[in-house]
Amino acid sequence: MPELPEVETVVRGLRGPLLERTFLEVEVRWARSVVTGADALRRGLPGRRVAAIDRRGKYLVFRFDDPRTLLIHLKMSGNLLVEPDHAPRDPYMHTVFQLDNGHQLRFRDPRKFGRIYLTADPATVLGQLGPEPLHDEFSADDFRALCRRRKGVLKTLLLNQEFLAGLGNIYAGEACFLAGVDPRRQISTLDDAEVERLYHAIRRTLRHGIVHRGSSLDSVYRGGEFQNHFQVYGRENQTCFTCGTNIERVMLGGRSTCFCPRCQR
DNA sequence: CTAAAATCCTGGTGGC
DNA sequence: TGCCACCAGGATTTTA
Repeated sequence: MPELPEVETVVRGLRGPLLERTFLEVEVRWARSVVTGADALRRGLPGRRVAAIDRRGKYLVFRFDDPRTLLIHLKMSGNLLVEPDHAPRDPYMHTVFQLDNGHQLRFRDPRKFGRIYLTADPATVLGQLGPEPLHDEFSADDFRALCRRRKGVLKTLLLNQEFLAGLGNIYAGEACFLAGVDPRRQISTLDDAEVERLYHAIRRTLRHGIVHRGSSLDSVYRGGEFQNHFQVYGRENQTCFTCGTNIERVMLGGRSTCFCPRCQR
């Protein structure tokens, strides 16, 4: 589930049930998911009251009245649910955070790729991330400057979180379509007009995703409906909604990438 | 240095 | 129906 719009949707959904709540004990059933140590999490989290929940790239950021910060990355299959203590649990809820109101924050993650950090220095985890594409201060000029000092294949670069934070395979592909740019292009070959189209396409695609509460794909994430608006993702051999040409699929940086060979040049 | 491949995991799907 | 290879929203590490 987790690209920027899905993570943003999760964050917004958690604020109501979690703000002002205090964490009690933590049950860790898959220790490797806690990068900063399961024991340290079990010792350090109880008593922390949630003061703010934010997003940075694809990370959820929980702030307390305390220097320590809880970071969660959902990776491929993670989701966060707030449910009553007695609500049935399935086998994929690998970490359960007890709250002070008879509810639990449950980290459900069938593929076990998700990662949890409790650290007083979140910059060690978040510090390498590129700019937030939706920030007001992130301008077209900033994006052009970013592009001009990089090289490589466009789509691969868009997936690099140190370049720009938050895009994943779906939204990177959709943004290339909206910009009318071939994802296989070397970034150095894009002229200024193309870079500007891409800037607006990225922001529009992400905002569009958020408005629709993200994409529901397999059984992992439910709630959003942006999957009904995909122009190219997962549409190999179907016709382009714009021109009727067959959508093609290629592998770029090991990720499958769909595009319209006529609309994207 | 850079790019590709392997790795971490499990579940679902499509082909035979 | 049953088995198996392959693929999947991510990102880091290893290899070439």
